Amino acid sequence: MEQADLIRQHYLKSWVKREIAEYSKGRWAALHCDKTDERGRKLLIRYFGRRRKPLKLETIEDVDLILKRFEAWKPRSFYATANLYGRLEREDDVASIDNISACTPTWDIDNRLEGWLATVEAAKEILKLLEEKGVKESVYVKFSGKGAHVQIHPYAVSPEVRSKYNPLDLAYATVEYVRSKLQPRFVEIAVKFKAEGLRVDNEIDPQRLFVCPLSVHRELEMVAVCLEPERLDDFNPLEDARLGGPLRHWEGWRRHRVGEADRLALEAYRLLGGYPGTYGRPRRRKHPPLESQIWRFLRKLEGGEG
DNA sequence: TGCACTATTAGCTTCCGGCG
DNA sequence: CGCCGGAAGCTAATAGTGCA
Repeated sequence: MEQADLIRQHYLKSWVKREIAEYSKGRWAALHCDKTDERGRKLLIRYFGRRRKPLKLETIEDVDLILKRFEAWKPRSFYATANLYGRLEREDDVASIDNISACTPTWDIDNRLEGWLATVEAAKEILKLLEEKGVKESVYVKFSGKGAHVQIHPYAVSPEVRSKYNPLDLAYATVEYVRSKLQPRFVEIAVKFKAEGLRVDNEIDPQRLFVCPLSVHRELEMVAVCLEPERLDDFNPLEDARLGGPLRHWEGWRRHRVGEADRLALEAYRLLGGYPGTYGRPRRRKHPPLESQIWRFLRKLEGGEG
């Protein structure tokens, strides 16, 4: 069957649309299309219409609407932000980190598809450390279509903690903390499996997108499926996640225990601090450079005395 | 001391590659 | 598409200099 047809068939399934919509709920969504711009890059739609409303997908009907609206551009992949937002109506709502109500700590394991065993090994290391830190029921692994994402449910950090600290900062620190602790292990794994492409990145930033469960991969003929942490060994990408083939997808990505990640998030935040960028934060107060401040001060002194 | 010119610099803007 | 981050280029403010 033609590839475009396979994609269209895939998104006809209502359970596929349901997973995409439920995952995207509260997040800023995006649609990657096969149509390319004049520079040969695939179109990524993040806003809707002239008013540039952030793309939002909350129901199966929303997914249908978007697919229809952008039909001509050949929709291919669905993404959603790591962040959940308080309000998501206008462009402003995604411009400030103050509007972030929760965030999904995500370890992005980059690797070639053929290196899946190494990807699994890296994911297991992360899961093991998370479990040692008390985070077990709110974690899942998502096969991205190539590598994998280990994600903690955004509500595993309690509302109390989320209201006290910015959720993006907490998520950033959480990912960085675990990642840096395990970095030597990742290198060992890369060597052991001869997976030179293996990398575990902290990509948490104010607008970071990750692929939605059951989305088609942006290049490969693969589907992003969620995996139960205990069953990583049972999964074989080429058998279980091929576009058009039978899909093994774990719907347990929703499960979580509120507050389970509080301790880890706070420990990480205390140790490392939050997201280092300035985007979305109030701009630093403008002041003259130190040098000229001193000169001004000296001149004032001289003027006053002489 | 006042003025015109030059040098310096922080902070913009613009471009690019990489990415989801 | 829109973003990040880095590099390069630009700009406006102002420190510094020479001269009358």
